[in-house]
Amino acid sequence: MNARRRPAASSEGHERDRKRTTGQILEAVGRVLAEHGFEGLGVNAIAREASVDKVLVYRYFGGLPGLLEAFAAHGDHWPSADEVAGAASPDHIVGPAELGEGLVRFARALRKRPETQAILRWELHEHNELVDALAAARERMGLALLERIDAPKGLDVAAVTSVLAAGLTYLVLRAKTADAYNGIDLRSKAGWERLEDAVRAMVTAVAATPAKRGRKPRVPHV
Amino acid sequence: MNARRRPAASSEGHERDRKRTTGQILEAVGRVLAEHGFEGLGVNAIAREASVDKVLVYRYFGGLPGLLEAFAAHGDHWPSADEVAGAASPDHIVGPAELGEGLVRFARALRKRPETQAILRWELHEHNELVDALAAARERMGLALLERIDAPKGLDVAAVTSVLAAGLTYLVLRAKTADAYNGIDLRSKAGWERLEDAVRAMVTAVAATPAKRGRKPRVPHV
DNA sequence: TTGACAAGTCACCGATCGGTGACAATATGT
DNA sequence: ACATATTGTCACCGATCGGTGACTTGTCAA
Repeated sequence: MNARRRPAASSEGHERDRKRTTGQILEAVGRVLAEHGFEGLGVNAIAREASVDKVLVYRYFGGLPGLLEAFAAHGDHWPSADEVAGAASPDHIVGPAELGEGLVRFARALRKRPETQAILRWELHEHNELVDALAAARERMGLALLERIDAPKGLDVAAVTSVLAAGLTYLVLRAKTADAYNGIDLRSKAGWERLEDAVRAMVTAVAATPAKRGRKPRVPHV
Repeated sequence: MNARRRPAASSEGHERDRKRTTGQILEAVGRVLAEHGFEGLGVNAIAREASVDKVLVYRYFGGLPGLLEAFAAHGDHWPSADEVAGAASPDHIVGPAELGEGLVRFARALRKRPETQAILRWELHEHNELVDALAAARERMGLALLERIDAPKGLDVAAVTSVLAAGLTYLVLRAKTADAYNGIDLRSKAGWERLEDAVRAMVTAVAATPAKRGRKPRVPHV
């Protein structure tokens, strides 16, 4: 047991300002998430990124779960309803064309949010309260948007929208680690325009085609 | 520096059989991957799962990368071309109906392969030689299947197929950690039948609809 | 002025990770 | 029978992780 002093150095930028420090920590969470994903999301890494001692994370947020809870409650982690709805007024019932554009806007918004992408990847791996809360909020928003869609009867709009939104989500996530998918360039504007056109084509085609009602799968289940 | 003996115990099941041991290790990789994902994929965990000393991993495979390479070369980690092509003969050019059924078969095959799902999740996070090799093999197979599709001209089959396959992939991966997506039950047979019907409907509709050629996006890029 | 409390710094703990060197026990060829 | 290489076991290393206790210093009210 020997020396243990020298906290020192108030000459450097480290002022004592709790608000500022907590803000730095919260921002650091987003940065670590975007750069290293959830696997790198530890107290040490966050504190290092925030240029702050890790003990402050425990003092101010009570630990990593509390910090992430605050992070979730704090930020803008999902394309807003307005962002995907576009110019359509909140009460307007939209048709197939607007649905296609909404999906396109959704994909574009998602492509701009690396933090949100990290959260989505996280959701594919783990099952904890934080991730579930974020997913539940999203689920509610998706359902609210779905109700505004004017569906040709006999068409399962929820299923169609889900497959397309899921596809766009997957391709956005995949673009980080892959150049192409099925020969489509995920890094170029041209590649994304092909995908967007495909989505538009499918939405308008399926809305225009008289629904052949057949609920039974054509291939027997195993 | 003191005692260090007692390797002992040849009375237990531990026979000295290299083939058997390497086989145990390779199987353990798949089990760890399926149960704990790639994050839990370490030498310690694999050796523990295989009931084998970890030093054997270094001796027989030269370390974790070598082991994973052997694992990739060894197993059946992807739905085979025949499995997604179904009854269609290898040289047969398929139309829209068979394309829809192929996608459905693809989703069903993927749902049965937790190891493959773990690899796909892994691909969304990391970028290393092993994962790239697996992805490249898949990409080649996907392109080969794509070439067998008879496309109405003006329709971007690759883009349509990509969005749908990506959507099914995402929903399969999501089913592990979520109960529902946009209100669709990802754990029930009924939910998946809805999704399969949606895919079939989109494929047939988009193939039947006269293609309106418009390559420019309807919403200006930002 | 002074004393209490919050803000910030540092050292250390136990657990686990990937990786290695030293050892014992068996099988095999001569 | 004996030497040798292979199979398997164990102890240990350094690094990093989450987490905590002990410390100093600034701030502000009494």
